[in-house]
Amino acid sequence: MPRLSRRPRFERQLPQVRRQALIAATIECLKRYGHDGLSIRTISAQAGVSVGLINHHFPNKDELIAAAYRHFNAELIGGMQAAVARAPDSPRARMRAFLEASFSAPNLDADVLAVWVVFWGLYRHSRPIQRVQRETNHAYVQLVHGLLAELLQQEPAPQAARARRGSRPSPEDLRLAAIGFTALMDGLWLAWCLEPGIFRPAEALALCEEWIGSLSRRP
Amino acid sequence: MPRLSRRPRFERQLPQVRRQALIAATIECLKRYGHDGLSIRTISAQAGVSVGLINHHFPNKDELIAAAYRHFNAELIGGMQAAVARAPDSPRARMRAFLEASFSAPNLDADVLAVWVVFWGLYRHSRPIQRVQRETNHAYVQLVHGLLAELLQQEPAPQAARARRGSRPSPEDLRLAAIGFTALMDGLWLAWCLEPGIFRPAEALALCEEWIGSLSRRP
DNA sequence: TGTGTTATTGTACGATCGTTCAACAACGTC
DNA sequence: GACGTTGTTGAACGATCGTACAATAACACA
Repeated sequence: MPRLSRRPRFERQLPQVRRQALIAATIECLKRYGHDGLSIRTISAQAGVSVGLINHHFPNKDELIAAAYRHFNAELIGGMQAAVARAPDSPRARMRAFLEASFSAPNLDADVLAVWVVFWGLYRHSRPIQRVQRETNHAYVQLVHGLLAELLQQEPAPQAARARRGSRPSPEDLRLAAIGFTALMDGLWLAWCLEPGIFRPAEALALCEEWIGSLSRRP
Repeated sequence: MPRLSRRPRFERQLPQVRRQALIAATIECLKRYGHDGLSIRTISAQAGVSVGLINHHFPNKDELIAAAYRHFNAELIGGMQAAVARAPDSPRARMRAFLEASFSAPNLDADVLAVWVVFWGLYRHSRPIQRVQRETNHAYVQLVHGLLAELLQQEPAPQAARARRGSRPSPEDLRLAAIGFTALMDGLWLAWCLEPGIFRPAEALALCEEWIGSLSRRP
């Protein structure tokens, strides 16, 4: 029996294209329904495909979720690196660009936090998620550490502090500074996403810069 | 047909006792299996009771989870309040007791983080969880804010800073200080739970106290 | 010792889960 | 226009989910 309609019932896509669409649908479902959104039927409905297609492009559900986690991580880190690359070529400007990117859209978003939180909840019991985390986290740590290092080593510090001791912080100081700085940033980001009304993004940015400044003022 | 064994097949418990046992089993399952541990059968097995008992003591699964969340919150806040109450009666000692409680067992624990993360993941889509959060969070915020306020208002600040301006920070300064302080603390706690090898709890404590100290040194 | 209350059991039900797989059909190639 | 490749469909499977409910039995009390 011949088909009456001209319209094909579905469109074939290159595997690479379809995989990206499924990953995007997964993240969208996470934003909308949280952990409960991570079902094959919910995701395939969101992507507008049949239930069977996911297992054609991914070996199983866990690998799809891990791929979504990788994409999510890559987007974040890529955006940060791009923001820093666009900034004027001074340590201070680069750090400011990084902070501005951290405390503005698309990163500063309750939806984004909701997605992160579900991924974190899976981390302990999903090998694929652990693998992705191990592979992607390094670039972010490197970026933050580098920004902080160049800022603390090159910035013209207040004369008093500069005169009091050597101009370069010890590696030990730098390590603790990086730990405290990332903690403050992550904490502020988290707090804003949980309750956006409490403070303005600009205030978070100011707190971070002030903290960096206080590193040079230490007794 | 008479029973042959003397041992009763089960022990009746007061509803209040059984409810507590079910709540404890829920948290234990969360620690062991993450979000997947939140199934009626897993929890009832952990508690050593039949599947039907949960719905005798709780109207449904969501309410059991919310009760577990309430218990988890109350334990944390209660422990903090007790630690502060045990401390010598000086703002500095009270703050130190609070920080020591924050950065030691039982709070500083990857298991504890794993439980928190699952609860956070449920927050957006579970009314009962939202209700508990609204009811319990206030006490914690009050505690932190109070500790910081008495410390910044009463502590004998370095003479230089004290001489430069009035001794009491403005309410606006206090507000931002509390935001930054809790963010730093939460961020450090999070970072340690994720990768305990990176720094020692004492270093986190020192970073927090140093940050507080820097509040008095601001230009 | 008998009786009433109710905490507890365990089966059953319908829904939904992840995955499999045979059949179908879109589309590049000849 | 016929053919081959393969992206895609959708029914089916067994497992597990949360909940309901009638039957059971533990224990307090008369």
